Amino acid sequence: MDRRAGIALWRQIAESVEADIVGGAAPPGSRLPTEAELAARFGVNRHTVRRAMEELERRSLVRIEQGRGSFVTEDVLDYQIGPRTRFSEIVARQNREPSGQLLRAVEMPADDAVAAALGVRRGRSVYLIERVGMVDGRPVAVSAHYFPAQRVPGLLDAYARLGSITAALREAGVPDYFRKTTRITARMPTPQEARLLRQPQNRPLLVAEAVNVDAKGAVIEFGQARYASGRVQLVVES
Amino acid sequence: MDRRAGIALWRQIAESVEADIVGGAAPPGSRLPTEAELAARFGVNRHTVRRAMEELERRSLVRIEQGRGSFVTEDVLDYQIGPRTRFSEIVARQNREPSGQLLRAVEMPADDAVAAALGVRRGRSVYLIERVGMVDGRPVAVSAHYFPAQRVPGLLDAYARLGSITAALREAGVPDYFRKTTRITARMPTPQEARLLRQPQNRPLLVAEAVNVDAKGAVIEFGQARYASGRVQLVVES
DNA sequence: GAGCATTTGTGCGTATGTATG
DNA sequence: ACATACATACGCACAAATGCT
Repeated sequence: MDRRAGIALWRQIAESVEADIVGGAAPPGSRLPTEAELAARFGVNRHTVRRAMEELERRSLVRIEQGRGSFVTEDVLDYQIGPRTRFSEIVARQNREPSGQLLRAVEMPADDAVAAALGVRRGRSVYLIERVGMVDGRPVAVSAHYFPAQRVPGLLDAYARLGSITAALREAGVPDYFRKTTRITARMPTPQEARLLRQPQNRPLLVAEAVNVDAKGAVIEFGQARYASGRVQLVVES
Repeated sequence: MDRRAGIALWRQIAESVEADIVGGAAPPGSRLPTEAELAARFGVNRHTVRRAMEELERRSLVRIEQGRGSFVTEDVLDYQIGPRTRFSEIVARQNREPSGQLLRAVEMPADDAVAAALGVRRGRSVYLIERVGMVDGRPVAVSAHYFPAQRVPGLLDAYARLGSITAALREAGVPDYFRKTTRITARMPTPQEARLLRQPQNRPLLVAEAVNVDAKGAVIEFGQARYASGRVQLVVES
């Protein structure tokens, strides 16, 4: 550290850590040394290191988690929302590897919210598929998908065989479907959601509720996706 | 409370509180009695009251805040994102009263992120307008708007006089503009943001970054809006 | 900043009612 | 009649967030 360079020490430290990150010495997702370690290495007070880390966090190069440490920011997935929003297509388009893990697939009566979204009466039978969406093996979303059972008979069996909602819908008589509206909110995760997404409980979720319709405009699916906010960015082109 | 009605106590309590809400005795935004008070009034344990309140929160009838109390949910603003996204128009269309409060309007050099979004070189002069957007007198968003100074001369003066970005842009030679892309993320608020939005620090923000272009497709504005997540819902129609 | 009161959040142990086999 | 499982309800203690002095 050069104390007479006319450049504040914290800037020099920030540049040094940034060099480690862009140079690849500190890969995305990895943990950086603790603030105390950095302070010792650079021969400065921990306050000075903190000033540098704050700058890096402001520029989204690192993510600081109280009690855990500082981590190099991972690449964020651009999740484009449009008429033909398909998880696997969106992920594949960015040269990443989509996968999924089924949580449950059941038949159940519709509660108020689901009934309103699907346009059926409360208590009518709906299929629910819950899954975790993953990119390159890392979980990025927990999603619940509701379908009017009457409209897509045998969907659950088809899904169990095919492992894809789009393919299962095709077998159940829905060759294609389109996203009509998406409503986006944010909230804190439940302990279960945090566990499934392997993220700390104090980081928020992006919640996107979508209504999908078939070619004739009939509602075919109501989906609720919860994204780990640091790993996904919803993109709207208009 | 009827302990032999065959209906769980917590359900009876939830129904009672719900009646107060839909009946108007507890208006939107008002604080409900503390859990201890309700437990005493109904002659049950606080856990039982909590079970009832959890149900009401799950149904979005109330919002529970640690250390503060429980509050009747206010109406959420549907904020529609499309090519012509204008704060005041969106609010007015829902029969609500838009207003705003200027935080600062300054000229400054572009940092990396702003320069990249506006498509200018780092360090070029940009105008920054920061404001709080309000609906019916309640803050719902803090937004920062960046403009390439060269492209919209005199914008700050015009904004100071007119109090509207759309009107100020018109005077500065941009008769109309359109939103090209929006990127949506979520994060926790800084203490300052929480204060400006008058929301607790443990509730997340919805962050929408937008690029606006003029009729010829040239980038005219880069906007970053931070919405109080409980008061706004972003809506995408496709 | 420290200290304090208020309020919600969490965990654990226990008891009871209800439905099922 | 009995065993089991599950949801309901209670009691107590402490953690965590907020707001105030």
